[in-house]
Amino acid sequence: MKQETEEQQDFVKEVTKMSDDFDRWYTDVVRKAELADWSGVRGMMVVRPYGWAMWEAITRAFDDMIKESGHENWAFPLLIPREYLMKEAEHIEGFAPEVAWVTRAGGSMEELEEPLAVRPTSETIIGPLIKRYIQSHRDLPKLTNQWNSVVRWEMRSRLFLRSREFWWQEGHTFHASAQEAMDEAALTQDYYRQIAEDWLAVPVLAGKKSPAETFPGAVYTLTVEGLMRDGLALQMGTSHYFGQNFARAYDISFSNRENERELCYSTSWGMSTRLVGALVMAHGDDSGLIVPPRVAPVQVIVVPIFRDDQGRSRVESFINGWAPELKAAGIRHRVDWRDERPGDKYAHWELKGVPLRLNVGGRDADAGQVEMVDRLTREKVAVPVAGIGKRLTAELDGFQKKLFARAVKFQRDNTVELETLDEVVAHFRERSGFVWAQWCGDGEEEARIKTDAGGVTIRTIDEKAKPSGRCVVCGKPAKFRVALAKAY
RNA sequence: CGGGCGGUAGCUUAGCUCGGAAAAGCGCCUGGUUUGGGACCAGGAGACCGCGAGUUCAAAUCUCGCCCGCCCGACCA
Repeated sequence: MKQETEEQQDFVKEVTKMSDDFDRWYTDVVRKAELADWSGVRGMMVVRPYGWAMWEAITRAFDDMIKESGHENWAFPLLIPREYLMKEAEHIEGFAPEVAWVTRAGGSMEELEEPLAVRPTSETIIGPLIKRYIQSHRDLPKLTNQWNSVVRWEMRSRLFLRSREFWWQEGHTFHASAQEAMDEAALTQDYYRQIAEDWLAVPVLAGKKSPAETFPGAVYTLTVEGLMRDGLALQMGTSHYFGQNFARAYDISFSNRENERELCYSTSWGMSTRLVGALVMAHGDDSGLIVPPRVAPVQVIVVPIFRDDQGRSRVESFINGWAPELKAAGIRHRVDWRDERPGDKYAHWELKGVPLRLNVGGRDADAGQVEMVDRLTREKVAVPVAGIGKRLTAELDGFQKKLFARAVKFQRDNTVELETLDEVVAHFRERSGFVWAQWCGDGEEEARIKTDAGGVTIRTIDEKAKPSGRCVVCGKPAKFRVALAKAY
């Protein structure tokens, strides 16, 4: 590992080494790989095309999933009247500290009679609006989603991970029965698992949040939790089951088959641009990004190598001979004709994490092949151009699998099972990662873990496990098996 | 939001203590030689020194206020 690190530093010089300072490494990579920047307005970021393209790949995948199961995209207002926001007591109590308010408007900046909240999430505006469209059980379920940005007045910011504005989707659904709403929460949780594992190649723990970590106003919250290369956990998507809490607050009701008035059961669920940060932190190395092929803006970069105009046109016509095959195979590729030396281009695209690079020079043209270099291993292999579209499709698929397998191994290597609080505290003094432990379910014991182990929280409850052991803190019979970690 | 540190060219920084013509490396532009892992030569452009006030004959430098960023903490369910 150490040796590998030292070899790699010969390749990309722009970024702080991960082992030296993970946080600085992260910021360097995000900025040097042109994913995002700060804007000059505190906590507000500029997402640049290379970063946004990854988010777009995620949004396309997720949008397809939810459309497939009958969800529809809506657009609801950015600004929420105070009166609406205040209705669900727990919800507003939870969000109050991070709400930004519009209190003045117009050329003379006149004070508004009723302040408007900039949405931190849209339950409180969708509730009172959606009820218009729900009268009968025949109008249910109402499966809505919106793609937008929200504002939360965070005190401490990090690019992608915690900014005052971020982009996300928020799904809000309304159902005629509790079971159906609970199924919806479970379904979307599994969508998030798929996005994390199948698209971003980040294995996750899927489970339920503890009461203390549950979304304000929810009956329960489901989560998927990934592990970053610094050993900290990151929430990569959440689904909330509200029961009738919001329906009660906003009087969202319908006539059932017996012509009785009944309150809806509702859910909400979201994932955000934070996932771009997750991808950086889950896969990157000392040379920069490693982007999973399925979300990579550029999957294959072609670097032509030549000496003079003659050599250039020879290589160019060689590339033109097979590049259409890549296009036909649906491979996102680019030929780097910039007037730079090949070495610069290698470093440039490695920093940007492009999965596969094809070095193509006169020798390759003669041999009817290209030199393929893998971003993960830097292995070079000769690939014949005959059937190159099919071959690269398979290589990209293999790359995606290798990346996932590597992340699975990392997660496994950084997960342990412990039995006592002393062990947990000692463990987190030395290292990080996930710790499975048993818990009695008491909030006091949970708080004890957090203080004693320095910010360690219950990331998720394993709902399938039936614990037979004792609580890691108090020694009473355990009710839950939980995953502990420090988290972003 | 508290405590500490910082902001000088696109990037990284020197200069600030002790006020007196704004510097360097990288990057960028032009021309040439080069090109299979980060080339070299020559020339050139680029900075209201974060913003605003104050002190002074004179402010990147001293003082005050504000903005932005980094680290630590609180908070973030």
